[in-house]
Amino acid sequence: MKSSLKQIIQNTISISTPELDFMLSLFKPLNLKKDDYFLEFGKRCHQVAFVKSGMLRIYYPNDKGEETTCYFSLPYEFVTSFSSFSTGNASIENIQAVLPTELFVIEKNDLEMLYSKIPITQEFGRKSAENVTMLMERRIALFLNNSAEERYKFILKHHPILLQTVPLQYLASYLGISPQHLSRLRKKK
Amino acid sequence: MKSSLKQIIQNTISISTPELDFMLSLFKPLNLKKDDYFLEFGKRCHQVAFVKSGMLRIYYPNDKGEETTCYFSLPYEFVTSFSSFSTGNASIENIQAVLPTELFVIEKNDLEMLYSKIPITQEFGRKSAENVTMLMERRIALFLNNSAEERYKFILKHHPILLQTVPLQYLASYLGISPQHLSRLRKKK
DNA sequence: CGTATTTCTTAACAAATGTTCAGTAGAAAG
DNA sequence: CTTTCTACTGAACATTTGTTAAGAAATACG
Repeated sequence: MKSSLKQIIQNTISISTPELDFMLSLFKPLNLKKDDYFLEFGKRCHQVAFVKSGMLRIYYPNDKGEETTCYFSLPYEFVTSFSSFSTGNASIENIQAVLPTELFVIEKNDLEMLYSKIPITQEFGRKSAENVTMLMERRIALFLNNSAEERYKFILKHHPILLQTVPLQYLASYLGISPQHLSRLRKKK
Repeated sequence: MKSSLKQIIQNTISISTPELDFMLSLFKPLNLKKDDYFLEFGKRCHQVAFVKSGMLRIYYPNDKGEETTCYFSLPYEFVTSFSSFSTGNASIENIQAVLPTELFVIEKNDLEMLYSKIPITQEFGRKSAENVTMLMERRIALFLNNSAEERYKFILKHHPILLQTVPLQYLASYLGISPQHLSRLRKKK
């Protein structure tokens, strides 16, 4: 049931079976229906979620009153509001299920307890954060080196699942272009 | 001498004085002249640097044969090639001093030794990575919500030091626009 | 100091993308 | 089933940005 999470932990750090079981026991299942929120703007984020299945969308209102889609969280990724989770401030972003989504959720308290009780798990936290950093580096590179059309084609090639499941307007804001232009690009090929 | 680094560590984690001193002793000073490399494309990155003063530029050749400037590292930030450092693969990026730059450098070996000997330092590694993640989130948001001109004005307002010290062509690639267009924007106001 | 080389600027034009608005299709609500 | 609303499409036009090419300015180098 938590085998996907278990495997990822085992692939990342060396940890004894009882310690691993204890770690896993701190993650509670949470099932979201389509459009349910994992986190709402203005609330404090005190959880980290592991996506077992489905998809989450991280977005926030921007200066112009539109929604900016920052990221889509796919299965086997961790998701939280980094800024809210680490600072304790109110979240400036929403995290919402795009599809029916199964999560395993750990509370901040439990995570900190875990870190102090089993120090090796800090390594897992650190490596996970480093992983996210690498993903973001790639996303930045996509903007630095590619036009809107090239970014669209990249998604088409590498994450076609997004095009199939995500409303076009969300995808446009994820690509940093207008919905009309995305519609135009989509028709073109 | 290492007071800036010392302070940042103390502000981030609770660590005893002897442990802190030990941690600090692992960082070796390294002074780079303008245009010296901290890391060259194709070499393995087995160090993390703390920028005491000066500025580093992280860049790589892109598909089109140009240079893409991924990031400028300012004083009091940590810098490494995340992908190379964590995977052990050859680096796909260059890290070069834009100005005379003073670094404190720690070797991967020493860092891993530190992590295992003083587990609390893992927390420092994790929080530092989370910090970088937040910086990157903001950089992505800048691309999602702002035109080239708005991005330029943002830098003008928040990091004017870059405009004063960095060659225009590097800045253009950092903003994801052509040097000609940056020149045009700069004249405009 | 003069020359070569690189970087920056400028302008004209081309291409990409945004904006506005109208229409259509499909989903949700009654 | 009909109505309403929302999301998507399409086209015309405006604006932004890229490209090309030439010249000016700055820098490196003998």
